Amino acid sequence: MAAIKAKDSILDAAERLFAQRGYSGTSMRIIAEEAGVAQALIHYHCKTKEHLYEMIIERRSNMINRIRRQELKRCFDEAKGGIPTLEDVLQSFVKPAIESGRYSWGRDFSQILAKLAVSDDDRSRDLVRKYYDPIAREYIDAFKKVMPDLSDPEIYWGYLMTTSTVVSSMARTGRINRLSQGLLDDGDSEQMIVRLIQFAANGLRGLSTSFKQGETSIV
Amino acid sequence: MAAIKAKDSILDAAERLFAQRGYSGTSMRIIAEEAGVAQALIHYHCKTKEHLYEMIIERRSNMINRIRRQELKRCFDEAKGGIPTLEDVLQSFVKPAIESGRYSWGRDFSQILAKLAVSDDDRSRDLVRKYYDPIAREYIDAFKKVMPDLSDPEIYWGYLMTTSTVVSSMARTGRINRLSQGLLDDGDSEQMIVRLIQFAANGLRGLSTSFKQGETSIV
DNA sequence: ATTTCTTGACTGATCGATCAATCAAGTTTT
DNA sequence: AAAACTTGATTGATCGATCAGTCAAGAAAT
Repeated sequence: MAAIKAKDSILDAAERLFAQRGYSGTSMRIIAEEAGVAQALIHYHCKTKEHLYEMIIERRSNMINRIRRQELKRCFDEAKGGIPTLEDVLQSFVKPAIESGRYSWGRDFSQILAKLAVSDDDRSRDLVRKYYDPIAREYIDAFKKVMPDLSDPEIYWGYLMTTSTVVSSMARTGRINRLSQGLLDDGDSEQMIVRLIQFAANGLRGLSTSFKQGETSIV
Repeated sequence: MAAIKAKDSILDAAERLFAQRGYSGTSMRIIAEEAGVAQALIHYHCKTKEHLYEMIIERRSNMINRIRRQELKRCFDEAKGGIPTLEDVLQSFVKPAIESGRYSWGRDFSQILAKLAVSDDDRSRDLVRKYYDPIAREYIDAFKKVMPDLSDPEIYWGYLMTTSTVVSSMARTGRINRLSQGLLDDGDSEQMIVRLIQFAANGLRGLSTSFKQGETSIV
């Protein structure tokens, strides 16, 4: 069996530590210690701390978004009439992300991604733009096709509220376990996928101005 | 006019900096510099960095959750039949949070809160439990009253997905501005409130097992 | 076949800068 | 005078980054 390359063990240790302690809270020193290599080796392979961080985002976002693209294409190809259901499109978006949480790297990366998604410093914004704006545009297009009744503003707001819900849920803080006193478990990926699709699908359809809605008071 | 107390200018500067750079990324030195006081004064008033952080969470969460409680009570008191609409309950939850974004402290605090909500280190978990679990339980009770058809799991998942959406949207990263190429603006609080209530209300109602739903494939 | 050269991987030691926290001493307020 | 407030100076620890140098392995030259 092949020995784990030093570079991989650096990325793995960094992913785990960035997830637990955040970017600034993680030192190059402790990454090296956890990876079992000299600190200087990290700079040799990954240049700077900032670039190491980007390498971690790049590695996992590519993995997950590749599957999303493949599943999105598949549900359009297999749809009779060429237009899949909203639920099918949402499943191609939600399932690859949530199911990564079956692995420890998936739960670690979800922590990193969740913080990234709500941060608006330059580093975070640049990374989101580079690794997540392209897939966002593809899903916005898909949303327009499966929900032709929705206006552009409704589509954009709908997509962003959907990703917010999915990404926050991925983070798995254990809060639902605590609030439900053990009745529910945010480690249950199957249930999470079903709930997210159901919530988002009905939330999205409800954005339509022609949708029969409850009386929302003027705000 | 009363001079701004040193303690307040410390809290204000810390809030701004923690929002921009995160907890670990913010030094006591720069907080002191921004507040225009000596570094030792922060330790005099706020003891440790960790306690300073908690003081900031405490100050704003109390402000916002006090209004939420008041508005929640009001919409139950004013409802004919004693049961308000789901939209009214959601408005009491969403509006105080989003409208704080009209002030710069509100946008700063939202950044802090959004990161707090998705973090699962000890510090973050303790703060969420202390300052946000109580209000969560109150809204879960209210949800049960206005949606008697929903089971407990549906209520818990529904509440958590709703807060996820609201808190992430509060963060205002400007992503919707970028993706929509300037068509939309996440600084538009009125629009954000309306969209959030609409999305969450229909998402929540859609969680009911008796709700007529689209065909969700087995996952 | 042996020596010489080149390269990628890796290390220990160390740089100046910055970190949170503490202290004694001084000023202002009550 | 007593209490509350504020300061500059300083602590030891830790930060990201850089350095010269080691080591094994493969290519090129003899």
